[in-house]
Amino acid sequence: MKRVTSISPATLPIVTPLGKFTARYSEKGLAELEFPGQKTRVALKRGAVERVPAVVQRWHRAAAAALQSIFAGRNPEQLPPLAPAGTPFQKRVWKALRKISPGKTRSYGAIAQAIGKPKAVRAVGGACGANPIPVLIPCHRVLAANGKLGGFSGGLEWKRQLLAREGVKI
DNA sequence: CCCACAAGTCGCT
DNA sequence: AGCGACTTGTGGG
Repeated sequence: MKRVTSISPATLPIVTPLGKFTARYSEKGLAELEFPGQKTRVALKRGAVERVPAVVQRWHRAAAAALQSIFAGRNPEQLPPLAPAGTPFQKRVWKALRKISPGKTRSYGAIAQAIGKPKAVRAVGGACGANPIPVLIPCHRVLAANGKLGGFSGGLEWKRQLLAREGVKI
């Protein structure tokens, strides 16, 4: 997956009970969300949050609230606009993922069928791995057909934890 | 353009 | 449980 590293208007932290996430916003909305403990995080200087555009601050509040909701196992009432960069195929997959509500799971094969490419099962896995906005785009709710976890780019522990918070037993 | 790989799945042993 | 065949999108050479 090739992605252009453009200058984002804002990179902001989201502090949660599970750690400090990092959100990156483009002009169009939330572009990336990083799990706590990633090396690429950017330290913010004091007062930096106040200098980002008002619209981004609004998105950021929505993103933070949405994260909290999901960690509590609930469906977020409101989401910021999601603007992940990806290929057309990946975007189709990500769109399909968003239809899985908290506490539910789907198989990679089911997602492949949902986007009209029933044989592209493996490619769906690839697209999940390339998901720039984990949690909000719930790639953690996709399991292998045999009910096992499959993989997770943020580490399988995260996948387990997220599912547990939604009341899913493996 | 060709090649290797991947967060899969199914069938067979 | 293990193994191979099959498949498709993606990135590197």
